[in-house]
Amino acid sequence: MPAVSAEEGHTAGTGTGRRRAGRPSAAVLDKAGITTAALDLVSRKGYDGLTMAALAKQLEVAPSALYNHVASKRDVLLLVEDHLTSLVDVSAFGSKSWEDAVRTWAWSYRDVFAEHTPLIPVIAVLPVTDAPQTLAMYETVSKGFLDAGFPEERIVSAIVALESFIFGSAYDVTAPGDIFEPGSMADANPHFTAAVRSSAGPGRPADTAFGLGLEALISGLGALRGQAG
Amino acid sequence: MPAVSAEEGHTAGTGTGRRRAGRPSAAVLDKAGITTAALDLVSRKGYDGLTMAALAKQLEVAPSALYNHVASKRDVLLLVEDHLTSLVDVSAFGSKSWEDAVRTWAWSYRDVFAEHTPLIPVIAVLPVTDAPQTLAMYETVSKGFLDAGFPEERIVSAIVALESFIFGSAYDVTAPGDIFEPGSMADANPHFTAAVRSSAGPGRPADTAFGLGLEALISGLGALRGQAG
DNA sequence: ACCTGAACACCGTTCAAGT
DNA sequence: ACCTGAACACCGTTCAAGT
Repeated sequence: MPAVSAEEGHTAGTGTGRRRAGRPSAAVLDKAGITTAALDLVSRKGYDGLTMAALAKQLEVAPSALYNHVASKRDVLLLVEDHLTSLVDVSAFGSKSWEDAVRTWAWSYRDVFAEHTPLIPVIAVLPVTDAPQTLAMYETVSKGFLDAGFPEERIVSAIVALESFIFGSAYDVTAPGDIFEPGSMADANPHFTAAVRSSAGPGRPADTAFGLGLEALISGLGALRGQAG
Repeated sequence: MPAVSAEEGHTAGTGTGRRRAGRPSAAVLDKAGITTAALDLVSRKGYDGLTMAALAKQLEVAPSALYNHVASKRDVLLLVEDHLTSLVDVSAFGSKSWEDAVRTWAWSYRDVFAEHTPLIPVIAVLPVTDAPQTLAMYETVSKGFLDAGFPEERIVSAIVALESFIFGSAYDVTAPGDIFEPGSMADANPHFTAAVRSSAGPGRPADTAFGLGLEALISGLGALRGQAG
């Protein structure tokens, strides 16, 4: 795979005129360029702005040209997802304690995907075979669990449980601050209303809930270390 | 709000001919009928089949007629979501131990939304004010936590943490069975591959992971009971 | 093999006209 | 107030034609 950046792709037709029909002497598109352009588009316009037409425009090709490199829009989302996974911090596995490594990884993972929640429905059903960076992350995490004394046959379940919590929590970050404000329904729901009113603390509510759940998972799952399956 | 069922709505024009333009003597649509029709459509065709055009057809109206009752398709999804929440089993709060009540509620909640994962992105950002049944569920759960000695100011965070785990886990149920099969990448990722190969157990993998994470959360969060904030 | 350009079968939503 | 019908501004995707 040649290292063609979106920038190069963007300025491939260095001149002014448009490309005429027919196969160009050198391919103007490749997966790496499509990925970079998609990421750039998302950062500027959000996921609503990520359409095949807009992506093609950014790359200065016709929309149909994209289908020589990806089979569908979902394929584009998978390329983006796999790139983002490479940004997740797994460095603490192997250098810190298991608890600290899971903490660092989980917070980083949540932060990355909180900015990209529209990918979550895609990730959840994504076979890892199609996502090499994602697979690499699982490899590092699995080794960290194994080295910490985690029973091998429970590792996948533990990772899935943590990931489920992480993805669900990523949505919370995007929720409006007053999502739990009962408004006119307060009188009919007194216990919940009191709980909401008393729950104000320092920091973002999404961070408080994530920290609470993550520490519970770390201590609960951590208890499995050194046990047989 | 009159109790017009979708059935009645469906057969409102009992005769054969189509309705002519102009306001009908009695309204043929209302929110309850739209909700029932949407649920019926989803159960027959899935969420891909839930379009404003298909919904209108089911109700025997023009698509634009729907906009007299909902502001957007998102509004339709909120109506569906609030109905589904009323199906979640909260009955164990008040009759069983806190642990058993959370277990019953969480499994039921996950099972309901595993069949409706396209709603999850909508739910996560949904202000409770617009969803009375959802608010009623939170009221019951909050009272259960309070009665079990949970500190009031931690209740919302604990519920959010549990919900995040539940929503993330609902996606897992829909994932293909071989989602973690490393395929040709197995050799480059030996620890993860070994973990996947050894993880086969009885029951669905999604259920194993959900059970593992839920028990960790229950014991971790349960430790907060009787403490000050 | 890998582009362009035209076309297809949809979407959600708006709005004037009608009763 | 609440329906119809026509229109608008999009979507993702396919495919023949071109080099």
